[in-house]
Amino acid sequence: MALEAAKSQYRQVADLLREGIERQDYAPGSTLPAESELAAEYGVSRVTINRAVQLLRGEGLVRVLRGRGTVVRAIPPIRRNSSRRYARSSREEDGSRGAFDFEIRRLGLKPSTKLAQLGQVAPPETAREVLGLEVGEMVLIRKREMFASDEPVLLATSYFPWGLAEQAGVTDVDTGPGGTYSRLAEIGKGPVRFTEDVRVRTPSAAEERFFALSETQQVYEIVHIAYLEDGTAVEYREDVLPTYQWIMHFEWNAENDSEEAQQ
Amino acid sequence: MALEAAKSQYRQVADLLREGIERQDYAPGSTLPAESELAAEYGVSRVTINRAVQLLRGEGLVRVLRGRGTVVRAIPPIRRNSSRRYARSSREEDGSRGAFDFEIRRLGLKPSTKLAQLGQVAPPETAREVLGLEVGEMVLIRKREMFASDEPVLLATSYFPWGLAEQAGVTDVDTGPGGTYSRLAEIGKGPVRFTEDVRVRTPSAAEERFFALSETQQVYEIVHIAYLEDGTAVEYREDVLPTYQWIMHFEWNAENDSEEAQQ
DNA sequence: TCTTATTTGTTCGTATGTATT
DNA sequence: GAATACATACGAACAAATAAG
Repeated sequence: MALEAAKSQYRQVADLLREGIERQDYAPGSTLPAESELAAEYGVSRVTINRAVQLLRGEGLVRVLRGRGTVVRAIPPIRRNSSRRYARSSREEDGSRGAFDFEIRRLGLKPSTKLAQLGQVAPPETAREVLGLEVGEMVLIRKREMFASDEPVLLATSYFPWGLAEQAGVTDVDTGPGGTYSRLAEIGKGPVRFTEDVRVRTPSAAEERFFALSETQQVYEIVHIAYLEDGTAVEYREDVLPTYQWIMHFEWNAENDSEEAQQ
Repeated sequence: MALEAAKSQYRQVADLLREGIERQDYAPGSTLPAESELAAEYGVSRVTINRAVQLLRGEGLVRVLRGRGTVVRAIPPIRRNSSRRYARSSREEDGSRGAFDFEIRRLGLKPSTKLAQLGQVAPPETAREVLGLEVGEMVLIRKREMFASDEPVLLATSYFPWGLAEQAGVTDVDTGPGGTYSRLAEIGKGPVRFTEDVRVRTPSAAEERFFALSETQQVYEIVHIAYLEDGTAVEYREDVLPTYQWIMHFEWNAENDSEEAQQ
């Protein structure tokens, strides 16, 4: 298998493997040949193969399991419609338990959620300010790990003012049909306006483990804030999602000239 | 300089360099010590140093110039307010030539734009479908390279139906105050609704060169579509932006239940 | 549980190539 | 052309995680 010049060898190997995956020579879920075998096949050193595989990892095409091998990823990109996922119809459809459930089911995948933390805590500084709370006031924290057909796809950490959460009855494990926003709406505190800040960064150590990412992969960090009519924030949330797994979709109207710029 | 176990050496070196940059020991715009020097300092091989620097590259903290050295980046993250940047007030403020101008000036940086392509072409398939054109119908393509204080920050490729572009008088190099959307508005074709699809991918070879990226860095690809009241699309645009340089901001209202889901 | 084979992760020394000054 | 600095590649070795027995 002769490699040409012009491009570095590890890049050429990455290109070949990528094509193989796209052509389904290496089917989703299957294991690539061992690095030593690939090295022999392409006539390069194993270090070069390893570097090529790192590239594919960074692109999210494979997941590497030390001691076992390199596996081709199976889950297709998930489309997140930010502008619509909080609409009541999306959240309550089919008895879904909120926006995420709806989103994953729509793709024919099995959504599941693990509640990693639920309780009363002091909020982080940024959340406290956004929620308009005094120093010392407590919040409800809800931290969830979310899966699509058992693949980890989303980490969500929500903060609600404690008093509001109690009043709405969302301090419980199960928030009922339509999720928290439906409970808030029932007490006249349904959010009507949302903002999201999207940035991309390298994962923390904990996120690397949870998503089985390499340090060359990146994650979206989305700060989601829900507002009432009067401008009060009722939820501060941080979502973390691997970039290779998600497409973000937004929609909005052009009539925003009159409102003050929230910078 | 003793490195501990537990974490790999190249990661520890990356951590130390990252701290040095954050602490401004290595100031923005300055050059890091040569890899051979760092290798001597930390008591590791140059290959290990090189690998650490690759990580920093991937995070966008440094830009590497072969033969010259490794330079600390200077431009801070730019915040793109998608929901407001197309408002007339944002585009026409201070005689700006559109949303990008406004955005960069606001940060105290110098915006500049180079028109890379302007003319009549056959549209790519996706653009043709979105714009509702027959096969064979032509479009105006406008490809722009955009800079903040001479750093490349954005590649934008727009497609407009040719007839519309002529009518609005935007086939020219200069589209006048407020940019294209202001000209469209003048003929009663001002867009009132926008969608953006945001995804993250590895850069193409051309994008790598333009932005001086390594292959471990990633870019946002944003597909922006502008609609009229009646649902007709008047612009199909693809923006490409390095992820480390931008934060995306979106805002929207919750009243979208009644509209049909555009999937 | 221990052992062994397999597979990926990391590191080194060394060498050569390429771009810049 | 010479010196400098980063990019790539190899062979070898050992570490760490997993699987099979």
